[in-house]
Amino acid sequence: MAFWLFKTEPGCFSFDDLKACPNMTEHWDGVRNYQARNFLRDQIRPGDGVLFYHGSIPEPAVVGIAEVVREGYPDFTALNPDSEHFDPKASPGNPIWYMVDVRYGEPLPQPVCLERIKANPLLAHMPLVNRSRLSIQPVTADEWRIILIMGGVETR
DNA sequence: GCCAACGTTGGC
DNA sequence: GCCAACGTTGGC
Repeated sequence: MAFWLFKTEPGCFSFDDLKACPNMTEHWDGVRNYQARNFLRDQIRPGDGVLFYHGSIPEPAVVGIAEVVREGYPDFTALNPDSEHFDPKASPGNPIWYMVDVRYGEPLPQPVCLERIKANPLLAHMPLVNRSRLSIQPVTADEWRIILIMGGVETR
């Protein structure tokens, strides 16, 4: 089991949006970055833990946790000319882009804002700190535990 | 709006 | 394959 951080803009797809559709599938489309794609296609597995991060807002923060429920499969929006995520280079035989499905877990009692993450030396190696552009990021087991503690989650 | 840190493109 | 120029993302 591995851990990840998924970034979203809450105005586009928020943690509450995920909660509102607990059985929703095919909702995490539109990732168009090769490094993130490789994680989605090759490494992210059902059961993996996800830190749900809201960015591009006044106070960016990890707001909750979710769980991967379906491994990477082709992001069909890349094949749809009407989609804003359409990629003319993608084809059924070579989908290029991938997506996974995640299920709502629980909100952090206290969201962990980026400011606090940057202030914690134990989290200095998270890509979030200085590679903020990467939309799907690996998280170590230690980082996962620390952020849950900072967020007020009772850990066993 | 600025800028850091990439990612992509295209000439060679 | 290299690299300059340009584009994008996202925090501030």
